[in-house]
Amino acid sequence: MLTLPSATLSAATTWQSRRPSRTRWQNGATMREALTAAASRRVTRPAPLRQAVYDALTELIVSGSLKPGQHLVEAELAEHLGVSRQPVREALQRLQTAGWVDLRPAQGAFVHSPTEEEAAQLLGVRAVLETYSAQLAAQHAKPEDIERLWELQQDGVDALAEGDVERLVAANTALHEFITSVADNAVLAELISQVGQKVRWYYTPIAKPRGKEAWNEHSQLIKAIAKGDADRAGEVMRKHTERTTDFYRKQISAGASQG
Amino acid sequence: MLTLPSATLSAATTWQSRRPSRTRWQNGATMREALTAAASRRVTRPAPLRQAVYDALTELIVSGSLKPGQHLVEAELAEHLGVSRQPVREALQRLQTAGWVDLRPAQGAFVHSPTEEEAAQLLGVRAVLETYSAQLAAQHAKPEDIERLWELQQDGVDALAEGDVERLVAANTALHEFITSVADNAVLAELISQVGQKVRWYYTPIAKPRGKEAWNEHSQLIKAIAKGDADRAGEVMRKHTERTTDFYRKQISAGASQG
DNA sequence: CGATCGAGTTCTGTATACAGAAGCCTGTAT
DNA sequence: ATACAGGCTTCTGTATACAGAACTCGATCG
Repeated sequence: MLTLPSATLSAATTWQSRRPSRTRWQNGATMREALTAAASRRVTRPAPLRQAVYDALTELIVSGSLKPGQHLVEAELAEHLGVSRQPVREALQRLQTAGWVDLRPAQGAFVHSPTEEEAAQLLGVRAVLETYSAQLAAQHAKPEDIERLWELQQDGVDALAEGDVERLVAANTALHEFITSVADNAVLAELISQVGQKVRWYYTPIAKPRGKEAWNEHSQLIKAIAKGDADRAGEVMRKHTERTTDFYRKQISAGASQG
Repeated sequence: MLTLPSATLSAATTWQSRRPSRTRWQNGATMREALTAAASRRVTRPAPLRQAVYDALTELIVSGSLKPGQHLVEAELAEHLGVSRQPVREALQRLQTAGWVDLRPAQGAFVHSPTEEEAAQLLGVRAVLETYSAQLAAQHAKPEDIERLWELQQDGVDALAEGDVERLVAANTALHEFITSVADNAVLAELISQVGQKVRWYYTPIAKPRGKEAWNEHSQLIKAIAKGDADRAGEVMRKHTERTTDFYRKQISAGASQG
């Protein structure tokens, strides 16, 4: 049985009351208030299985345990994960909408096989989304945001110096994600997250991360954001993502066999 | 019982064999080839209920029959649609990922209530996506595409002259969608579709469509695309969507009561 | 020897059943 | 009269059962 990452329930699992409830706290604020406030943070969440299954399958796909084109048999997944077919099916529905699997009627789920064309399109879309993200970030950034950006930048530079590839990739992701969070646009953040995860899925196995040059570009980007120069921030980010795109494409055309 | 738009199965329902099948058509191309090719387009598709339910619920939400914040009781929906709870649940999963409903654990599905902030963010994201779409369209457009664009433009101008609001909105959508199809980026098209549908859902009930000015801008846009001038096409589209954004915002701040 | 047909198997699609949680209502005490 | 407590009802979450479609494999016929 595989372990379900039930801890990964994510913040999306809001847990609030259906209605304001009859008992009105507005006027008659009695005792038990502090107690209720303390206990309101339930320790044991019901943890919907479908969410855990969704996370588990996404992880299995991204990590490559489930290969593109592979047929996902519901009963098999259910047994491996120790649940019934029902939560598995619900997770598969979401995976389809998110683009991780293809659901063929009466045949079941298959891990999505991205074509090179689709991968190229993903990079293009990511570029415009990231550009917009940088522009918004430049408009909304506060001093403490800039501070944090430089910290993340330093993390990346350190990882680069130490040759720690895994940490380097993590630092890069963290920096871009923080810029997106500074941009303060939830719709944009959601799309970037979707697209970015797919890009990493497709390119991480066949391309190594960029090096010093990329982090110099990050540095310029942060400076532009710090100045509140949205145009320049967007332009720097646009070139940055374009260079990353070229970098990936070159490695692909050069042949993926350079482990 | 509500009618299920089962005809709306969409092209996404690919229907091909799980594996290349043992019978290899590569070498031994025998008879029955033409026959098979003709019969391959099955007339009677199984029509997965979940898809029909998904389409039906989306329609109900977009049309306003199901109001934002409304609690969707599975058993109720199932009975109305004449199916069991299972397909309903699967459809709800997809609706959640697409952002149409919020799923609260142990409480069920609620029609998503977009905030004004979210609506504004949608407009911003749509602007950058449409801009990119216009740029790509300018790069990829063929002569026959330009021809078709002018036809669609004429449709809109005619509808405007006749004061046919419904046809005007349809023409506008058709023009933008065709530009996206010319852009030839499936990933982009998918995102624009998602965002666009949400924008229409939010703004159509409270804002009237733009008039002559918008179609003049369309005309400029088509000219730029015809010349293959990606920069100008993008710039025109960017201003076009920004003006639409302003147009919507003004009507909202002016108060929605201007039937 | 190869293609076709048909029975058996596997898997999906859908329906139904059951357990547990959340909300609602009534009764009771202060 | 108000607040709390308990039982009752409703709904979700999950599991199981069953029908039908698709695939597999072997037998038969050309």
